[in-house]
Amino acid sequence: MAKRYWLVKSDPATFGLAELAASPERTTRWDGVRNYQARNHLRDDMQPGDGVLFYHSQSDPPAVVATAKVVGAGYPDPTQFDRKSPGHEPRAKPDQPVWYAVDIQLDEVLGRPVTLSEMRDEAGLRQMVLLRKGSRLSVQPVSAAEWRIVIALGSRRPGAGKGKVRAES
DNA sequence: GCCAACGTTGGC
DNA sequence: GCCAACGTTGGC
Repeated sequence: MAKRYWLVKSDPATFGLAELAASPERTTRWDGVRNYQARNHLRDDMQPGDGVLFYHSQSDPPAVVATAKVVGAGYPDPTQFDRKSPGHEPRAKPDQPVWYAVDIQLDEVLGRPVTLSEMRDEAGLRQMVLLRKGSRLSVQPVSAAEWRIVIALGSRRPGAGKGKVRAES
């Protein structure tokens, strides 16, 4: 299957880029997701090697701050079986899990954060799930074209111009 | 099956 | 802190 791209939201007050970077092997289990649409992506769609935009929500400013990669297929989220976890799921049985997780590994910290408002200004990102009104999906697909644009914006030096990425002399 | 009420997300 | 939008729950 072709490589796919994703965006995951994280609240840096809980677990952000700093925590991801400090994780063993810069890898963490992306668990605690309790939304069926996001669950389906975790369980059915995300594959090792897929690219992940790591987004800080509820932050000032909200922004994509890094890339990561999926390092394994989805598997049952163990926190659903833990009675003491806020993610505990009474309906789940070990052989009938409800929620899923994937492991992701930090790839590269962007040269600079790509902010939400900046993405809104980019014509090529107009269809991005993140930018849709009322979008709350915490694990969402990103097209290859959207990925390229965000990466290009994030690798540019600050103040290198507005609008389209262009060659410099 | 409908829909009001509720809890949560997340930008501002 | 506010509030719009969303997803889920539960009464009927």
